[in-house]
Amino acid sequence: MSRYSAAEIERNWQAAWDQAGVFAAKRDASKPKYYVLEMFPYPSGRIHMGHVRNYTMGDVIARYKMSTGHNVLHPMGWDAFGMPAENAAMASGGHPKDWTYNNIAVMKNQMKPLGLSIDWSREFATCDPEYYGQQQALFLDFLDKGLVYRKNAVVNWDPVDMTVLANEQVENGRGWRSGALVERKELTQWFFKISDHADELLSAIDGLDNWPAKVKLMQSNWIGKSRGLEFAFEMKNGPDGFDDITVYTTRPDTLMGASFVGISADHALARHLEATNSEIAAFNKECRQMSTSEADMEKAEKKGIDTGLRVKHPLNPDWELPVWIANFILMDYGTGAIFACPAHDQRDLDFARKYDLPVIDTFYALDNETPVTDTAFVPAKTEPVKWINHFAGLDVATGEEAINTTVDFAEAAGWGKGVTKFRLRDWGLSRQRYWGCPIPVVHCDACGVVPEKKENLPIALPDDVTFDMPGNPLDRHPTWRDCACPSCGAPAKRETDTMDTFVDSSWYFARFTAPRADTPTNMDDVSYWMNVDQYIGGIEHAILHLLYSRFFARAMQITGHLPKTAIEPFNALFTQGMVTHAIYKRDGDNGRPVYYYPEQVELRDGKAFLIADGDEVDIVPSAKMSKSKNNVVDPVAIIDAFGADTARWFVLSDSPPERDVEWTAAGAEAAAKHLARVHRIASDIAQSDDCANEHDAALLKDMHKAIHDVTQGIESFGFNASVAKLYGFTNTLAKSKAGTDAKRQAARSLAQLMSPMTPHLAEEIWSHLGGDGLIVHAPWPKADAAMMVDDEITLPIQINGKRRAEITVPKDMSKDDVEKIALSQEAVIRSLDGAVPKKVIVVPGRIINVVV
RNA sequence: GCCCGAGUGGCGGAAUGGUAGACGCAGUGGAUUCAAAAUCCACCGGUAGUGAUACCGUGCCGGUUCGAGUCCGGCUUCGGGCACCA
Repeated sequence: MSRYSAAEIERNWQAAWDQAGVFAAKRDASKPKYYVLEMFPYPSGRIHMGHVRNYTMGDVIARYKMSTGHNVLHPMGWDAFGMPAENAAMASGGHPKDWTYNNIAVMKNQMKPLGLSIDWSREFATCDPEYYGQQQALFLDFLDKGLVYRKNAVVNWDPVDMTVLANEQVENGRGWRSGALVERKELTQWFFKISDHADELLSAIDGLDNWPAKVKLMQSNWIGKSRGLEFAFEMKNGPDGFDDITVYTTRPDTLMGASFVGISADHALARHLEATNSEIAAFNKECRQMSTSEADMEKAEKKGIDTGLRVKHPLNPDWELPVWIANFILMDYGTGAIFACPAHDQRDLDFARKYDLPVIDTFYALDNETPVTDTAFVPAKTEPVKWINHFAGLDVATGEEAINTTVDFAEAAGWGKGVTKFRLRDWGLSRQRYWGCPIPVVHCDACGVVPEKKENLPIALPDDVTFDMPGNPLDRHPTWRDCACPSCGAPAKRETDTMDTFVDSSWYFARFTAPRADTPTNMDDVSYWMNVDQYIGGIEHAILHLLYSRFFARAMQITGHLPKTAIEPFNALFTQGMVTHAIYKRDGDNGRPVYYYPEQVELRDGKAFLIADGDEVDIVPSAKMSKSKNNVVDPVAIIDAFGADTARWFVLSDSPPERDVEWTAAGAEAAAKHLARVHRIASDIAQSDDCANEHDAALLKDMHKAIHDVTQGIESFGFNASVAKLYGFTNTLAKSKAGTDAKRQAARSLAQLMSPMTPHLAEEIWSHLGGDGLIVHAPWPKADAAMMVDDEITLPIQINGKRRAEITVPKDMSKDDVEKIALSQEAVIRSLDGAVPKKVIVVPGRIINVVV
């Protein structure tokens, strides 16, 4: 073995793996299967360190599972539809298709040198007609089973560009390109009936044992099952046809604190009133000019308008409440109408104070009967409170108890009914854009909306489109829309909306099991490979992507594309953190910051200086890597300088995988130095010839401990812990005076333990130390528990919880003996200073605490 | 605004309720060298002290416990999501 040359070693071993076809996955009934999947990338143009980290983690799992006798599937593809391709076409000409496929080619070239154990023969992009044609087939089957329907929904409309805007394209209520005030526009759109499955999607979360608790909690809250009361307020002076207003509330127990009834600007009553009342019309118009995003709506100033209408309180016909239209009430949730209880809801209170509406306390804290002034009293529903004048006779009760009592009371009295509702809304999939999967339906004057015939799939996107005009190019294409009605054969028009890109990513994991099948899935393959045993991706996908995929698995099962066993497609989920890097900046002349690249900057004593002029620049530590901030570290440069193993080793070390990791140049150099050291140590061992001796046993004991600890680290996604153990074991091996045979054995184990992380270096060492075949085929080493036992242990001694001494005793010494020895320690006697121990706590194998 | 996380030395971080700071980086001192690079060895939270040692210390305030970075309550800062970014 010569000097460590990463480039040479990596080239050679990648060729060896290719030649042996190590990573091509085939069904094999003789082995347990294991499906590892990292969330596939959007082809933005270049890979970044976040990708390297994500795929390296998946690769560690994949390679580890291979060596523990599993038949591993580890595929890769491209989430290739979406807005950036169209934006690029608008900004700099060109075609979204060319832009996308070029990016894929570049990124694949950047990924290949990483030496990932990917079965590239299964690669596809979601913009391949072969893929989205099968997606269209799925859509037709969903339509057939009633899982898709059409209804009206609002979109952000840019009245100047005459185009639909995504939420991220709305800045402060204005279109990002035109700057025009955004309007809401109602369009007929396609929806998946995910709400039909809300209850089941919620209850099934319990069974997701290997998902992070936080993700399960987020999904539960998102689905938002609530039990509440639906009832009507009788109108006193309502217009014709509006005899009452039906409201839904999750806090019916606060009905005696009702201050006013609020309705959405899109409520039927509000729409009726605007025809004859110009003030209301103006207010409703203003409400409809807000962006559709919930965050924007919630952050907007709370406003309302009194309709002049009055309703009767259901428990007291003499009690009148005003009806207001308010901009914070959503038409999509409940009935689009609420009653407000300002004393126990901060938003209602702010609104009541602004418009001088009554604030009526309905309960007090047990120890404080101060009426609410400007902070609403909102205790946890599980906290007992004292009720004031409760109509069902409650005195002290929790919110939960009061809600149930009230629902029962209202049902018995006949003026309301208990209703279970979900926050989860149906999934709108229509997009008025070109670069997506066309929705395969036809609009016929005679037959209405008609599904396309499956034999006509794929309905492919036309290539001859331009992006020099706003709006959807499919809409203005001269011929693409024209077709024959699949039902009557008369001339008809295609649907020009395409699908939400979340549809593409909601079933790609199933397609990987048979990527070239002429149906969406192949039952034999999908039954063998599903579920995904380990799914890895960013926490930003905790809700939408993962919930939609769970819904799709159910819908695909209903339509016969997935077996029942795959209804929860991801057995285990891991969410990894981002890769961050310091930002170097200065305030520019115009007040805007100027950003510098890491290579423009020299670091000294924790300060940064611009190389060009030697003056200091500001450092912003740990910022998310972003092109506009010039703090993106290109993995290609790192691989060129140090090799793939170094990049892989670095992204796995230091930070726990679920947390963000800070990329530092010094850290990368340190990783490279360590790998060179391992290579040097292995070379020395390969050339040594020392006899077996009394140091062998200690080395082998450490080897077994290392095997145990590193294995546990990998199994528990504690890759940083595994790396730390490998550093420790490397140091032990370097210093050991054991004989050559023991050292060779230890070094081969070291290579194996490193092989999931730095596979090229591991193969190199393995081949030089007499390893059998490729290390990628070698069975994972087993730790021998008998070899790891320590005879003695060191116990700290605390006095009143403060560490004062320690003792080393035989592992299995009795508690009494341990106590005796501890109390006789000189340091203990000195610390006690004559005081008599009240109690001595001996936790075997852990600690001794003397209480005085 | 609402939902979900995270906060520990100069830095990244470790720690089944049981010795806070493993391991790594940076730094300091030394060995080797004509010299340097590379490598190897030692030290490395703060304050006081020659030292043994003592006190302080895991974002802030409070609580539970023999014992809290870890559990509970309240805050604060930062990050993720909020349904058309992916």
